[in-house]
Amino acid sequence: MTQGGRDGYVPREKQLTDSRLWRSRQLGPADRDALADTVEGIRRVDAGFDFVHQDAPADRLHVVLDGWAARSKLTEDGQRYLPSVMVPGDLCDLDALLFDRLDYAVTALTKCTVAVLPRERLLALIASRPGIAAAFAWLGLAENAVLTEWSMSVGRRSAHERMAHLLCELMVRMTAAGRAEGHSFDLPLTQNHLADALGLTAVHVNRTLQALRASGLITVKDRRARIHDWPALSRMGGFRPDYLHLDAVDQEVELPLPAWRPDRCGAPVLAFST
Amino acid sequence: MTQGGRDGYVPREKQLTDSRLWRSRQLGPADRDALADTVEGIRRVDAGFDFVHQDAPADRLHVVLDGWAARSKLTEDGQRYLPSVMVPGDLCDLDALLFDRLDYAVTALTKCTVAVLPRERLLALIASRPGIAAAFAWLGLAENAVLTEWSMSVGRRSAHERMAHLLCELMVRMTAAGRAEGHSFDLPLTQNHLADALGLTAVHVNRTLQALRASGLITVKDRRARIHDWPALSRMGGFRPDYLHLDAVDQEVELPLPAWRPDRCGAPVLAFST
DNA sequence: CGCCAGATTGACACGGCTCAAGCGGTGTGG
DNA sequence: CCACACCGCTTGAGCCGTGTCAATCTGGCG
Repeated sequence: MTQGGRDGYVPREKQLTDSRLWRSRQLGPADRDALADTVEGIRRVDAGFDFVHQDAPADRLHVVLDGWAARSKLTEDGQRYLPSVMVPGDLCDLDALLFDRLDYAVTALTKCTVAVLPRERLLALIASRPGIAAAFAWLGLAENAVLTEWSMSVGRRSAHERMAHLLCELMVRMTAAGRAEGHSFDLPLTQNHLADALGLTAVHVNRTLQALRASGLITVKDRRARIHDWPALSRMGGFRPDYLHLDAVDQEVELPLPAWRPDRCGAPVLAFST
Repeated sequence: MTQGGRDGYVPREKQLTDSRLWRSRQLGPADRDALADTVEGIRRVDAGFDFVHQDAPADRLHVVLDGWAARSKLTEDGQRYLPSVMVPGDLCDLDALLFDRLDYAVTALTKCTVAVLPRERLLALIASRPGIAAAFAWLGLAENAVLTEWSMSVGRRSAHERMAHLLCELMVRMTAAGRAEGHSFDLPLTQNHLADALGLTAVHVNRTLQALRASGLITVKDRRARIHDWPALSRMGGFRPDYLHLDAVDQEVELPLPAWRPDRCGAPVLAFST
């Protein structure tokens, strides 16, 4: 998955406008201008190819402008695992800001358009503009929260719950990215991708999706996910959107989710005492 | 687990000296002085009690000076999960720097001594001292990497592999913290804790440990872990220390691990190509 | 002495994995 | 235009790693 594949390096444009970074509350207009100027170029990558390589020297960050990508790691015995999935607008490899090599690759799950930002210029911006520093810090910490929730899913939830949780998360993130229509969104992941993200088998993903459809919660068909019963789905997945920390996002888009507010999100808050 | 428990608030001292934060390469002497002055107080917490509460307003950070702690979350149906374990010297709740409430609690696994750092003072330091800002940024990204590896463990490795991996990680971190003697270290976690950290059952943890002992890899007895065959253990767990990013730590202590360098760490490096 | 938390063991159930076959769409080369 | 290959999806049968439940054992401590 690493070489081959059209990987055109289009001359510089500025199209960060739809990215999560761009929408950060912490940024002022001047910050946004500065960021836009940082874009070194735009790459187009075919589905299935890595545009960031594991263990290779890293000196630039990547923002998915269009398409889906994922971080990807291999276990010693060759199983693939996707510790995080990037939807359009997401920053792929924040760690490249400080680390010289990454311990994951970033794979294009679909044909992708990717903005490339040179590390040095970003570091300079961070040093000189508190707003930009704050935005990156926020993104980093939010990412930690998402990873934590992800790992709890994998560690403690059943296949059905995990799938429900992931679909809820993607629904909310796609909505926040302005890429959802009502209760449905484009889901270009194959069942293999889902399996690698959830720590399951493709076969089992298939059966799980069928079960969720059979209970009338969702349908996934023709690369499109539709959520028919959000309250039930979020309850099943134990999903509460807090950990996504979307409150740092300028939200022109109204979130059309019926159970958006925590107190309506299903799971009763457990008393946490002896 | 939340109230009760001795929770003494000792008057201010300065004992960050052994913390990972303190050892960060990015800090100069003046930075360290400034950090030491930030300590608001020292708390002593009994084993089993939370010293950081989930969903409560957060306005201070905590460093475990002595003892072990862990972040802890509950699923809707009441299962406990420990997304990360803190050994002496570790920072517990970096997110409190920016987020007003945390989506996890921090539980003392043993009797703990904890330094408390007020968020506002830290933010001021970060704004005025690039070294301190860099140290925190590094810690945040390193945490990111650890969470990622943790979640891959839980998602893709068998119980034996997971256990092996965790023991390797703890061995290295304890060594880096100057708290290991040769190939053994204090491991005050109960089998229940291990289960909650690994996404397993206490019963299964027990059998797994026995199996590892039977193959001569380790012994865990009287709260002490001894690693008898590091190469085999790290190979079994697919452990490579890179993701811990300990290179940012001033390492007076020589790491006594035989297989410290990546190329001797067991797992053959997979050719990462098509 | 009695209590309790943690560790241990056994018997059994079950969720998710493995292996294997078949199906439908789609791109490609003859 | 067909043949073929390939990929993703689907389905079935059987197995195995972990979970569940429950009992017992151990050591520390009031």
